[in-house]
Amino acid sequence: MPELPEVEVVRLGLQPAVTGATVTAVTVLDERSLRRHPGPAEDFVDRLTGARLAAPSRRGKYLWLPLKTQEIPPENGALSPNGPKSDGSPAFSEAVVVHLGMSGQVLVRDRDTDDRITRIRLDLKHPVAGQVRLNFVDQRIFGSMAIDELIPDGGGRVPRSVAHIARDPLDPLFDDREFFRRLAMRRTGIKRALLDQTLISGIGNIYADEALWAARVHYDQPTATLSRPRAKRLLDEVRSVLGKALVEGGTSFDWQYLNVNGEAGYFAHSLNAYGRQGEPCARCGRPIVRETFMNRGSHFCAYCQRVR
DNA sequence: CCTCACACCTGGGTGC
DNA sequence: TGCACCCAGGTGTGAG
Repeated sequence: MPELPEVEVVRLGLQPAVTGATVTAVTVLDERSLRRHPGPAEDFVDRLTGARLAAPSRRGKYLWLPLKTQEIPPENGALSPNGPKSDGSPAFSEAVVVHLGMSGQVLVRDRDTDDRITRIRLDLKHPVAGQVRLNFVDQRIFGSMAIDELIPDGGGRVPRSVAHIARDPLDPLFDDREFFRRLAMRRTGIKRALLDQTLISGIGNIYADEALWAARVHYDQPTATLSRPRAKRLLDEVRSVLGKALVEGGTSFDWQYLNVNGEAGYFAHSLNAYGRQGEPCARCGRPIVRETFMNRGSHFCAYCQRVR
């Protein structure tokens, strides 16, 4: 379900509860949610239990919590508590990578609180928040948790499994010109390109349809024929729709997208195309059409959005 | 290298 | 009630 705004809402919600917390217990209720973890469930549990968590990061729809394995406290008068471990490996060289897939949620709960369809449970002890529980809930199990190595990337560090993901358009280091250049090189339709996370990340089916509607671009407009001004306009609309959705707390149609506190976002009220088939276009009044494209729905105004 | 179809999954809603 | 069928916000993989 979740696209960039929803994942960012989760990241913001996790921040106060996990930053500086120590993992006291890990319970894997369904090993399929560890599909992307390189190793058995016991390995995931062992490496995570006792680890200390740093502030959550995100790229596109991927979220990760850097972790530092619990050190054996040195003799009295410890030196550099935040320095490298005694074996010389840097602190926070690994992270728990979370991807919500189509239906994942991370719920921050009081200790002992359970949720339906919880696949993985992390019990934490936070210096301020006290005992908290993170329930990773995922109906369809397209999401996952995994421990992965952090590798250098553009001045920062990202999990190895996330390195192929492009920066998202809200990232200050997103390179507009490079995006336009690569877009023009493609031999495909614009919606396919917007959904390609190695070209631009964070956009999914809802926000692709919304941005295309706002920019009056047909979903199958060949990228190579999209003029630079239209491409710029489209990127502006992508940023606009993602930004507005983030402020509104994301798009919630049902219980499947909720923030870490179990609350819904409000952006569903602001949708102009997605899920509005048969309803009038907010610009021209003609009905919004739904077509199957890439095994999913594409919603657009057949009058305002034409290939040209 | 690029592009695209497909597999991977569960459960909620709808219509008969 | 039961049941078949359709729908769902994503991504890695491998064929061409």
